[in-house]
Amino acid sequence: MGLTKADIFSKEQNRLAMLLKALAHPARIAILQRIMISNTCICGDLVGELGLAQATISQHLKELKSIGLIKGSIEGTSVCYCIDPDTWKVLESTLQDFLANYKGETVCCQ
Amino acid sequence: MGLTKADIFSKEQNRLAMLLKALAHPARIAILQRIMISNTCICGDLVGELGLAQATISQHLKELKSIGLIKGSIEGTSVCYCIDPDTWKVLESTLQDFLANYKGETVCCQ
DNA sequence: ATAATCAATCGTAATATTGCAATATACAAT
DNA sequence: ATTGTATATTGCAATATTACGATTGATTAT
Repeated sequence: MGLTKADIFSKEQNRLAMLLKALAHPARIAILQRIMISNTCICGDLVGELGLAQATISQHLKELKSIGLIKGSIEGTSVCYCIDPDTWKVLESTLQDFLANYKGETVCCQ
Repeated sequence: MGLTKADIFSKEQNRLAMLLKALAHPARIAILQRIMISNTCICGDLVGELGLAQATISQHLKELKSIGLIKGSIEGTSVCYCIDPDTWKVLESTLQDFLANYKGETVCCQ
């Protein structure tokens, strides 16, 4: 079908999956790294730096924005994007909780 | 196109994106949680617990297996899956490196 | 050997994603 | 008003994902 059966999973499982999906693309990884490192970001810079068309980058930015990972404000002619601290904290803690379930190597599957 | 331009990104960016993509589905989150908590896992159990068809779960397991997040060994009649410690460590450290780029709130986008 | 059980694979339908050209919108400078 | 400049949106083609019924191995029990 191609449509996830979201209703049979918990809210937390769906939320984490959606956040990870937003991260699960090299272009969006690169965009986020760029934003984090420069502590400020203008879309035009990315078009020059990544080898993607302006429309494509705008689309990736929109995706990151719609899940709440970044937020943007108009800065003169261009738009300034930066990490949304609140969602970022949720991401960090949800991921930490998820990873913490792993208790190290098991005896099975040796 | 629907095809990622993997060649214009770094190996690390592509690797992280692929790992996250493998995680970015509630069914696979649920499967991994189940494996981690029970410290052992048989596919049949999952078919009963999650509300998905056997073929679907088998497919998700294959995906997790192909990226190396889990590994399976035949255990009598059924197959026992567990976390692959090596890939899991890579995931944890890669994620940590990625998240560590965030230096906290910025002055822009107030 | 036959039947039963479990998991993998195949085939297919429905939907989602990725990427970009073309176009639209918004604002600044002339 | 017109021209740039910067970002967003639209529309589309190519490809990927999700889900499952049906079938196929592979192993165990009878």
